Amino acid sequence: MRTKLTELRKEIVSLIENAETPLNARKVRGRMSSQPNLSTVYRALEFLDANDYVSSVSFSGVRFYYTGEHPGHGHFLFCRECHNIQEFDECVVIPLQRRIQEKFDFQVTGHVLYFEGLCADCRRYLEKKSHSLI
Amino acid sequence: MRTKLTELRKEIVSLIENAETPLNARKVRGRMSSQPNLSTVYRALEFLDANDYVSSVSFSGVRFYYTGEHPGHGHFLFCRECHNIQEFDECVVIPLQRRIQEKFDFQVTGHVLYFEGLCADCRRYLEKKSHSLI
DNA sequence: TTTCGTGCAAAGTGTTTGCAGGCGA
DNA sequence: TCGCCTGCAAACACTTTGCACGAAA
Repeated sequence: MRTKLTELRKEIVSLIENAETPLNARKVRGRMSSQPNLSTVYRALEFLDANDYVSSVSFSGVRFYYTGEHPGHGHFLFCRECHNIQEFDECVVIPLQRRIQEKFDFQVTGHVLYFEGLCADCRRYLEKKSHSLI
Repeated sequence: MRTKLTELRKEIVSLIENAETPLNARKVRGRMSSQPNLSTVYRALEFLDANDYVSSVSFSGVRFYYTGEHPGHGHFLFCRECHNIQEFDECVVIPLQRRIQEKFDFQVTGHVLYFEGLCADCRRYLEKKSHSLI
C-alpha cells in the first residue's frame, strides 16, 4: 500500500518524524515552507495515516499525528491542565495484545497507551495557587 | 469536589454507567427521556468529567464518555473500519504507571489503553470484498 | 438574595467535500 | 490521455459561549 509520496507529503512525514511531540493539522501546516491549503494538509494526513506512514491519536477532540521507532506504538503523557503531550517509550502491552487478539477475534494493527494527569509545572502552579487563596 | 448532581446530571451518569459502550454527547441526549438542549448535555458532561463521575476518551476527533469498575481505567478496542468501541477489563499498566510517575514527575490521574485494528465482522467483510475483485 | 443549571441562538473550531485546474505517468 | 494531487470555497460536525430566565439554597 506504500505509494504516491509527493514532495508535499514527504515534507509532512519528515516534519512529523522530527517533531518533538505529536502535531495537529494546523501545526503541521505552520511548519511547512510552502504553506499549502489546510484541506490539502488534511487530505495528506489522512492518506499518510491510512497507509501507515504516520499514526494518529486524539486528545480532547483534536487529532494529532506522530511516528516512532516502533510503528503502531503510541505511548504518551497528556497533561489535563496545559494539554501538553509528552512521549515515552516503555511498552508493556505486547503480551496483552496477543491475548486480546484471540479472546476478541480482533486483528490489532496498533495500540495507544496514555496516562492522563498533571505535569510537574502545572502541579506546582496549582499548588501555589491553592495556598494563596486567603 | 463532588457537588451539585441535578436530576438531569444523575440521569446522564446512570445512562453512561449502563451503556454497553462509551457514548458521545449526541448519543447521550438521544437516550434521555427529557431531550434537553445539546449545550446543556455538553455542559453536564464537562462537569461530570471534571468531577470524576465519568471519564472521557477521544476517537477520531470525537469525545466519548464512559465509567467502569475501576475509575480512571479505560481499556478499549477501536475498529478503524466501523468505528465500534468495545471495552475489555484486563489491565497491565499499573506497574508501569508507578515508574512513569517517578521518571517524568507526572501525577497520573488515569490512563487509557486501546488497541486499534479490525473487528471480526469488518475483517470478514473486507476479505470477501477483496476476493470478489475480478 | 445569590448562585447556578438550563434553554436558545449564535459563534467558534476542526474537518470534510465538490469542483476545477494542472501536473506527471 | 488518464489519474490524482492541489487550491479554493463551501458545507459539515462537534463543541463552546453569551444572555436571559427560573429554580434551589
